[in-house]
Amino acid sequence: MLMIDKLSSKPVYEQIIDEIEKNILLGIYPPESVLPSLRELSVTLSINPNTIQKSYTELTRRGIIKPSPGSGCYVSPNAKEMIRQNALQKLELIRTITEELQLAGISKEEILATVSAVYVHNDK
Amino acid sequence: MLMIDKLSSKPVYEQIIDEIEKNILLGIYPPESVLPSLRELSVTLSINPNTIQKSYTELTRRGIIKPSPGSGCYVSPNAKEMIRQNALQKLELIRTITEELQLAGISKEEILATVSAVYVHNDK
DNA sequence: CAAGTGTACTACTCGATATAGTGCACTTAG
DNA sequence: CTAAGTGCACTATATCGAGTAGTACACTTG
Repeated sequence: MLMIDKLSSKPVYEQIIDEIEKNILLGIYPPESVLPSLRELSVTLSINPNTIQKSYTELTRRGIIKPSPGSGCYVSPNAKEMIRQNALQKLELIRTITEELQLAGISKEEILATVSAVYVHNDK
Repeated sequence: MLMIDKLSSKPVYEQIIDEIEKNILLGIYPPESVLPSLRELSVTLSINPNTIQKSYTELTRRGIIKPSPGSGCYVSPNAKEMIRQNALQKLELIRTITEELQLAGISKEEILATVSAVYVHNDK
């Protein structure tokens, strides 16, 4: 089940993308399996079909899912690898923020500790 | 001189904040010194006075500058420390992105390397 | 007093987000 | 073959934040 927070500042269509990617990575949506249809998700999430379609279009552009008009949308065989490729672009964001933090006088150790803490926390 | 890119996706008022903080940290705007007036910056940067005011209001909220109606805006004595305090909140953003990267299968080492590279690069 | 300062206020444009509704071509199950 | 379901395209509308534009007021300074 996808968790969507309509009150969040994060656009709904981005939340849907994140949730679907999450389910793919967790194996809930295995490769080659069929995703919920646009209209089905629209009903269960009480979200306009066009918003769902925007999410699916973006997931298609990223090579994570493959739509088959008349049949449904299917998880790409190499979906997990494509998700990883797209995530790597976020490293650029990390780099930008790090530059700002450095300029503001934040030590490298403080940032490294923050990053490490995330992995330590979820490694148990 | 403040560098503003009106074509950037980053809001102009945020760019102004960043540039002023940068100049304060670099000592170009020393503590207790007076900043360019709203109208002066408006003319030199060809930006609406309200946009400049929005930046100054935010800088005031952060305790980085102190406005003196009728006189001008002055750099706070402890401006650098206030900038550092506000920057620390960006660590939370680092943490959020790190969690997403972890979920996408990005190794901790890749992120740590990205962060370290920024500091190495500017240490020369 | 006059000029310059920060501040407050309203009105407008613009793009992104999201909703709403309709229609079309396709695939699939009966 | 038929009907249902599918992805997809299209237009229209509403909302919100960012930014622009202009005016006015109270204050400080020379």
